[in-house]
This record gives sequence, structure tokens and C-alpha cells, in this order.
Amino acid sequence: MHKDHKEIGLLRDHLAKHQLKLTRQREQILNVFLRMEHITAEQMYRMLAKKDPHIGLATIYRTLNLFCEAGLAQARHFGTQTQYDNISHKGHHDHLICTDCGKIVEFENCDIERLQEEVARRNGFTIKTHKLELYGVCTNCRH
Amino acid sequence: MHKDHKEIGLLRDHLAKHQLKLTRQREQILNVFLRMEHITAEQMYRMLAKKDPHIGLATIYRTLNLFCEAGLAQARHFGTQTQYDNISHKGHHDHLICTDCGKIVEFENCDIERLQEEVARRNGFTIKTHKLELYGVCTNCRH
DNA sequence: TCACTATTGAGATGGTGAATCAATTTCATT
DNA sequence: AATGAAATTGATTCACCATCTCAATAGTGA
Repeated sequence: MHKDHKEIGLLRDHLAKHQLKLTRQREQILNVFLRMEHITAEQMYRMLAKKDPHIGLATIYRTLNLFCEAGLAQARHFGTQTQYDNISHKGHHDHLICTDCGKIVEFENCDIERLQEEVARRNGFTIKTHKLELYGVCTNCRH
Repeated sequence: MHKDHKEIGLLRDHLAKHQLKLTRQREQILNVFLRMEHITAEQMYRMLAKKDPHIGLATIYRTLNLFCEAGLAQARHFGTQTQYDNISHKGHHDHLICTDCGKIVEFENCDIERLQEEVARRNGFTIKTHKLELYGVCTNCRH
């Protein structure tokens, strides 16, 4: 029993439930995906480029979207590209972003998280992940 | 003194500070922008299409990005397009998003806002805006 | 007004992600 | 193991959004 192969079970469940099939490509893409916190289709493509039978870019996209449907991944539009976040890795760091110099500070705040859960519960939601970005001006840029 | 022309001052400040110019196009685009809560470049283009001297799509994109730099707007990738949110209109509604059906619920929570200010202060930041999105599953989709 | 510089607009370009479809692979059933 | 229906793959094409290019134009400080 491997410690990091809980997710393949989740994937198998989803595949079985939707009459989909477990292919070599899906396994290979999952193996790479599980080791990353987040990845783009392009990055994944490059990482798998040296595999013996090539994996096409279209398959990468399809499979990452499949992971989203199976609840393993979550798509996030970042700049022009789509980041596929690994849900199991969610040591979610939130961000403070300086709109002047672009400096980014990561933070984590349990109180905020608790309040988020509360808001979600009041609205009947079960939170899987979140994104919190604070935009402002840092000390240096305030002159 | 017009009540809705505070933003043109902000824009002028930004332009002056960066040696940029106030053009007819920028004024027209601002006028439309100020009346919308959020808008895409494509929408803006269509709304200005009947103006006497045409405004090119490239200019729309450039100007909306300028507004972001000036702190009047905030870009948000939604689906395949980019939404430009009018910051002055946002009685900052944050979002609860169902990853299954796409349902979006807006909410506001003063306690969270207060904690955000605190985090920012501890890091030497002065917050201008923020973006908070909670992703999860809504009641209907949980079966 | 002048001169300098930023801006504009039409079109070309780039880049992401999805659609197509013939060939291939999976897997439940023999 | 073999079969065959159904899903998957991958090379390519396609659609779309946003940015870049560059000659012509317009704003601004003197």
C-alpha cells in the first residue's frame, strides 16, 4: 500500500461511475500531476515529452479537465494560461500583492479561513479550496 | 462638481505621473466604463461602435489595461474572456462558486475584511482592493 | 505655434485550449 | 485467451482572445 496512491482510487471510482477507461496515458499524467502542487498543460506536456510513446497535447488537456471533474484538480486562470491545482496539496497560501512594484507576500490566516467556512455553511456550500488576494501598496512603494 | 467624476481625477493623476496623455478615446472609454459594474473589451467595443471616429479594439484593450494600472479597474479572467471590474462599483462582493454547476453566490463579510486589513498592516501594506473566491459544492450538487 | 513624444488603428501575430476523425486501445463478456 | 462494442488517442485544424507592429495622428509643455 503506497502512501501517495490514494488519488488513483478516486480516479478509478470516477472512471467506473462514468463508463470511462483507465489508460496508460491517464496513469502517466496522474503520476506527474500528483507530484506537483500545480501545473499547466504545457508544462505537463514538456515533462512527458521524453516518454517512449509520445503523449499528445490534446490528451493532456482532456485528462487535466478529467481530473477536475473527478475532483482531483481545480482549474485556475492565471494570466493567459490555466493552472491545474492539485487539491491534495492544498497548503493554500494566500497572497498580498503590491500593485506598484509587483512584490508578492504569502500569508495564511486561520481566523479568515474559519470565517470562510462559516460563510460557506450559511450558503449551503462545502468548500474545497479558495483564493484570496489582497491588492495594495507595500512599505517601499508608499515613499 | 459632478458626483460621478471623481475617477477622472484619479486617471489624470496617473497619466501625469507617468507622462501619459489624456486622449479623446481614453475619455470616452472611461465614460462608458464608469457606468458599468464590469465589462469585457468586446462589449466595450460594441458599445462604442457607433461613435463618429471609430475606436479600435486594440485601443480598448490598451485603455482597459491602463485603467488597471491606474487602480480604477481590476482584471478578472472569467471563462475564456477577461472581465474588467469597476473598482468604485464594488461594494466588494466576494464570491462563492460551485465547481459542479458553476453557480455563483455573492457575499460580503465585514469580519473577514477586518482581518484582511490586519494581515496587510502586519506586512506593511495598504490595501486598495481584494479578491476572495471560495470554491466548493452547493446544496443541489451534493445530492 | 512648434517640436517632441505618446497614442491610435488596421492588420498581422501569438498562444491557449477545444474540435475533428481515423486508427488504436480498453475491458466486459464470452 | 479471444471478441467486439465503445472509449481514447493524437496529429491536425480551428476558434478565439489579446497583444504586437508601425506609419499616421494627436496631445502637451515650452
